This record gives sequence, structure tokens and C-alpha cells, in this order.
Amino acid sequence: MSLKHGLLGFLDLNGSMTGYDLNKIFMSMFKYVWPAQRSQIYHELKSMEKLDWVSSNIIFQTGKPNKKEYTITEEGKTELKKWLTECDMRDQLKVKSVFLMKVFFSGRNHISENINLIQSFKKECKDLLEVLKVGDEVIDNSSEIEFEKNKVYSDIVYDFEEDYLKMCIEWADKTIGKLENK
Amino acid sequence: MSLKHGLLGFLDLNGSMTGYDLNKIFMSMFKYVWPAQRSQIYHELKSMEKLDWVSSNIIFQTGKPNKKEYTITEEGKTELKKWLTECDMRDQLKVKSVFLMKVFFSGRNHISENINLIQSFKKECKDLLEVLKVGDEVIDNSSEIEFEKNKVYSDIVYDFEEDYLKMCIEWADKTIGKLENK
DNA sequence: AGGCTCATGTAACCGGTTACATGATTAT
DNA sequence: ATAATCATGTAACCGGTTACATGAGCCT
Repeated sequence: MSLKHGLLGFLDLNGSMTGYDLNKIFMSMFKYVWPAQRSQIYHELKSMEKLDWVSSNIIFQTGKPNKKEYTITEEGKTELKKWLTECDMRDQLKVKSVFLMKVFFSGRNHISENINLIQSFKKECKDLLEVLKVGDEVIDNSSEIEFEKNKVYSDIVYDFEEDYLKMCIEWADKTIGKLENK
Repeated sequence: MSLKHGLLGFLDLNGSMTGYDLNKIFMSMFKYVWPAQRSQIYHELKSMEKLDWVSSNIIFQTGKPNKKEYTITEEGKTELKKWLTECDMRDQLKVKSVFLMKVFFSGRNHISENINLIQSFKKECKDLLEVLKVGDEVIDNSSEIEFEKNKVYSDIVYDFEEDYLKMCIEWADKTIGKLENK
């Protein structure tokens, strides 16, 4: 139940945004923290309008399709603040990984197959680590949307992702070692 | 779409199990890797019976409610094997964390509030790390269900959870440091 | 007396995924 | 020519959450 609040967060930072803009920013900033579908973003915006958390107005354009700009309301701001302060932490540490489930049930496979599995996981982590580094620069150079105030906190989130991937790589190396000495 | 396959995995290891048993084992083994609701487990078992991945028979009991024991079929075994070998890795690295979203949008709060947030996150990680260590022993001493073949792989999954929590704690310390020197 | 364990489910709802649908403009 | 960008949505479906419902037996 947090896509709504993520959208509110960006609307609060940027004033007004369209579903299209919000989709782009979610894709670039929250791809790994909170993956979202475009259609779902449009859907949540509509449902938040019903809740009076946002209001919309249509901007007519020539040569381009018209667009619908959403703005956060006072109720929306209250809701966002509430969400930001209430944080019970209990459900924050679930990993939810198909990959780990597969590892768990890999006892019947040949060890070599399982080593390959872990190795391809490691490769994926390494690749993503590279993408993440490039992504950082793109965001630094972006002038469209400014997050001066928020820069420290977005950096902190990027740190987490980086640390996570590095941990995964170390775990993979350790695990491959274990399996090879079996 | 993997709760079904997790259930198949346990049925494959244990021969026959009831929804009740599967719920217990999911709760204890996959609490953080793949959290599942009891009602959803019953639901998936029914839907898998329609798919002919499992078959069921009712065991009549006196003094206790009757129970329905599910057994994996040949089709189920084929499906499980297929799932275990096909692993595309692309979606494996999404963190999906409400907590990180909140951190991202914390720019408007006082730094002290945010330090508190990270500190309570750290505490939660530490507590869970303790629970995990105790959980390990419980599973080692469990004689009801044997996973001799699988022990190595379940250990590997526990390693991951442990490493993850340790990484979280280090990240929290680093982050608290950053925020204090602001 | 109160709560836990055993054991199975239904029902309402919500959030998310995938596919389908349109159509002008601009860059390669 | 072809593909990408801009821009919005609908529809069908699926998986997951929460709450409701039952009822015997056993433990403290």
C-alpha cells in the first residue's frame, strides 16, 4: 500500500506532475526499491483523486497529446506526513526472493548446476552494480527536477542498494566456495 | 507466482502434507524469504489440485478435525523441475522496501527524527539476527521433517539472511554517522 | 475461566501484471 | 521507412491480505 505514498512524495517535491512524468521518475529512481507498472500509476492517481489526496487539471497541447497534471492537496500532504512518521519496522526486513527459494530446493540438482546458478546470480549483481553507478551520474546531471534538499537521502538509498549488491556478490563467492569443496 | 512452487518443493521433500503442516513450515523456514498467508496456502493447494500438480485424500480422525493430505503428482514433479531450472535472474534483485522509500522522502523531517528512524531500523535488524540464530537451532533439532540432502542449501539461504542483516546494520551505522555530521 | 492447538475453509477487497488500444510528432 | 517519444487509458486476470466462521480437546 505504498505506491500511493511514493507518488505523493514526488508530487510534494515537484509541485505538479503528470502520470507520464511520475512513471519516468519511478522507473529511474525506484526501479529496485519499489518497481511499479505504468498502468498502476495511472490507476493510483485516479483513486487518490477520489480520496482528495490530489487534484488534477488538463493541459491542452498542440502537436502533442493533452496532459493531465496532478497536484497534491492539503489532505494529501497530511497523509504523506502521517505515512512518513508512522513506521513500525516489523515488515521491513522481508527479502521475498524467488532465487533464494530455488536455492533452498536445489538439493536434487547436480552441484555443478547449482554452482552455475549462483554464478549467474553473481554476474547479474555485478552488472547491476555498474548500471547503478551510471544511473547515479544521470540523476546528478538532471536539471529537470531538483532534489537539493533530498540529495542526502537519495544518496543514502543508493548506498543501501550498492551495499546490498556488494553483499550479494560476497555471499555468492562464499557459497560457490562451499559448493566446490563438497 | 512462486508460492505454488514452494509448496510443491516441500511436498516433494516430505511425501505428503496438509495445508496446516505446509503453513507451519512456511512460517518457520520462509518467513523472510517468502512470507505467505495461511488462507492463501489453502487456496493455492486447491488451485494446484485443479492443475493436477497435486492430489489429495482425506484422513478421518477422532477427537481432532479431519485432515486433507496433499501429495505431489508426476505432473507436479515435472513442473517443479522446470521451475528450478528456468531462472532468468532479471527480477531477482528488487529490494521493494517501504522503509527505503520513507528514507528517500525524509528531507523535510528534522535530522534527529531521521536518525531515530535509522536507529529503530538497526534495532529491528539486531533483534531479527538473534531470532534467526535461535531459529537455526530449532530447525537443527527438528526430527519431524528431515532435510538431510537439503541441509547444505537451507544453510546457504540462512547465510544470505544473516549476511543481509549484518549489511543492514553496517549501513545503518554508516548512515547515522553521515547524518550526525551534517 | 481463558487461551492455545489442531484443522479447514469462505468472502470481500485490494494491489499489481499483462495485454490491448490510439495517434501525432520527431529523430535516425 | 522505422522507431522512439509524448500521453492516456481500459480490461481481464491473478495473487495476496484481512476478517469472519466453526468446534473439539487440552493445558494452566
